[in-house]
Amino acid sequence: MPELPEVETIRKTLIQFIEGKTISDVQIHWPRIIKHPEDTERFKLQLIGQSFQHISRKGKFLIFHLDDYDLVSHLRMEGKYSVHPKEEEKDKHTHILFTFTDGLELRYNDVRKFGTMHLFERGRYLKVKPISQLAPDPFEQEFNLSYFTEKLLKTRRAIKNVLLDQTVIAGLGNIYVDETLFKAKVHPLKASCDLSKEEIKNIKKYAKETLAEAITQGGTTIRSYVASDGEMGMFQQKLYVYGQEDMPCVHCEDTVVKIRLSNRGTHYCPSCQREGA
DNA sequence: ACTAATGTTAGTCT
DNA sequence: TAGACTAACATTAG
Repeated sequence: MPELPEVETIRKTLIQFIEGKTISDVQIHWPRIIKHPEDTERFKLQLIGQSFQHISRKGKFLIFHLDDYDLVSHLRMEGKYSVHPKEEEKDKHTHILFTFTDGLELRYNDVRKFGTMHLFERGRYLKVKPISQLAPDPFEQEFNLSYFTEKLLKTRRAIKNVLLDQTVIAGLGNIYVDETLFKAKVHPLKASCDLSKEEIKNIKKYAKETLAEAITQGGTTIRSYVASDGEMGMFQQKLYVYGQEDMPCVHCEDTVVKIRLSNRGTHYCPSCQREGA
């Protein structure tokens, strides 16, 4: 379930394999993944002959920069990229294949087919959906305290839901939100508008810190995530609450609990993260 | 063999 | 308009 640190790890591994490579063919076995252009034949024709210049990331989106186009890719739950010789047998969940002139192939694999791809003429992706409404991530300059405070204070939704909202803060998913709130000692159900200045500061600080630490560990592997070179992440060993239900809290003698918040598994320590505190 | 749970986002409904 | 809910899917644990 790639969140920002996993996407960043994929970006770094993948660039080594595909930088400079030229696309000679594109195969599309599940067209619904391609959201733009509407005509998938056009998607294919636009890509043939293009070379990969570099890969960037915005929140959880990967952006492949080609000569004349940018390919915006979101992995959602289970999307994966890997590189293979084109004659190598492909697995049944490989849906999109980009063949290179040198005989290698970039493959997009997605068990649940939730991932998306948008191809736009160079530079346009910043001005249109899905990137246009994306908030800055905690590593970007615009993500400063006054911006964040204003966003958090203007809604009474539960803070956990607000932190999952990619138009407020980009990059956090279920795992890193639970970890961030634990470190900031804030209850996941607390109304966003009721947060103190101190709590907002802490959430901001720990969101960045948690993501940064996870990047150095190559991300978190819970069920299926691996980077594009097949390497697992290591951050799961540093999780304090996610997946730790019924385990002792690392800071006190209480037990980590798991509840359901808007249909998402939500983990916290009832003593360290007191409701209404 | 069935059911629930898994997590991300866009779109729909209230 | 804020905010809650659901569909898009496949797999696996219970």
